[in-house]
Amino acid sequence: MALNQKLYDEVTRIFTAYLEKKELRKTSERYAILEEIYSLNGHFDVESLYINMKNKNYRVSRATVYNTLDLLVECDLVSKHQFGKNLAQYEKSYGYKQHDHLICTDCNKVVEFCDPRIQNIQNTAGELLNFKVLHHSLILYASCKKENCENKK
Amino acid sequence: MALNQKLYDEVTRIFTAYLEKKELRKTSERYAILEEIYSLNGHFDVESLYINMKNKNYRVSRATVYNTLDLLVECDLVSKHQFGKNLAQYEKSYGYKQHDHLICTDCNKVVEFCDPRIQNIQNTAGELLNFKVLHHSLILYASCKKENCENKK
DNA sequence: CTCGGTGCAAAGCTTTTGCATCCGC
DNA sequence: GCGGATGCAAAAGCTTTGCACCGAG
Repeated sequence: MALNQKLYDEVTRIFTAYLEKKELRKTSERYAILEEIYSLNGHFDVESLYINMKNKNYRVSRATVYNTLDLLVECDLVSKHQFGKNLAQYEKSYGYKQHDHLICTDCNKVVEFCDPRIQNIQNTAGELLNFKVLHHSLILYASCKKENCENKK
Repeated sequence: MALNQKLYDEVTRIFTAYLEKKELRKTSERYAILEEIYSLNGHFDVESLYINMKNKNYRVSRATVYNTLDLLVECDLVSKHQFGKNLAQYEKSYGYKQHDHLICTDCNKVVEFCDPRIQNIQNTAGELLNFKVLHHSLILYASCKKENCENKK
């Protein structure tokens, strides 16, 4: 597994600091899940992460996976997405540049893109409504014009 | 019930045209659900719409509500949202100006706001990635600075 | 030693599906 | 009358919960 050790050390440090601040226990399961997530690329759902770990003979339960994911989302090491379905998708977020998602309505493929202007919208709305915007979710639903997707919807 | 008759005539016309184009049947249930939705204000979920209609002695099933909502979303009379939970929220969309949502992380209150600049982002991303963007979902997660919300999370 | 965290399985909730019946066309 | 649409209930799928046991502090 091509695991960037420096990145893993950094996220581990952040997670540890978070657990200590919240006075939560540093269990081996929590670190195992964090490590597994940072060894994955792209989006994943709870079930595939769970199966993935089971296959590697980790002794974890779905309940712990859900619990730990909540913690990781809370400390910004993982982000959670609801791409229109009832299946939450997650992705590691530390060290990644801010990005949003475009979903192909033909084949459900997810494409990432960046646009700094979303920041302006976020700031304007926050000021106007007197809220402190913490994060956002922007999803564009689009159809590929060409046959560059499988159109297998 | 303060139902705007002119608006209802208009959406009925659109729905009928859609059903005819798709060669789907014009059942009384479909029109009853459309009427009920356009008599509601704000967001609603499937269960509350179903209960609402049951209380008015309509004979409808959840399955039909789900089926009809899909059709209404398809013809742009209703929009569907996934506000981070596993409960789809819907709202009537005809005659409404485009808007997005800000969700208070303290009390889960949903606030609507408009920002035309989102259009630019949509256009840019579409051109860049060579997709035809059909619609989007922008959600800002924010905490109210003051006590202007119940903080009851 | 304490009690928070875990594994496991059962329960909960939203959504989908199967099937007999109904009704638009 | 045919075949799509519906109602009902059962099933499916994701997530949460209850409980006994484990292990971090």
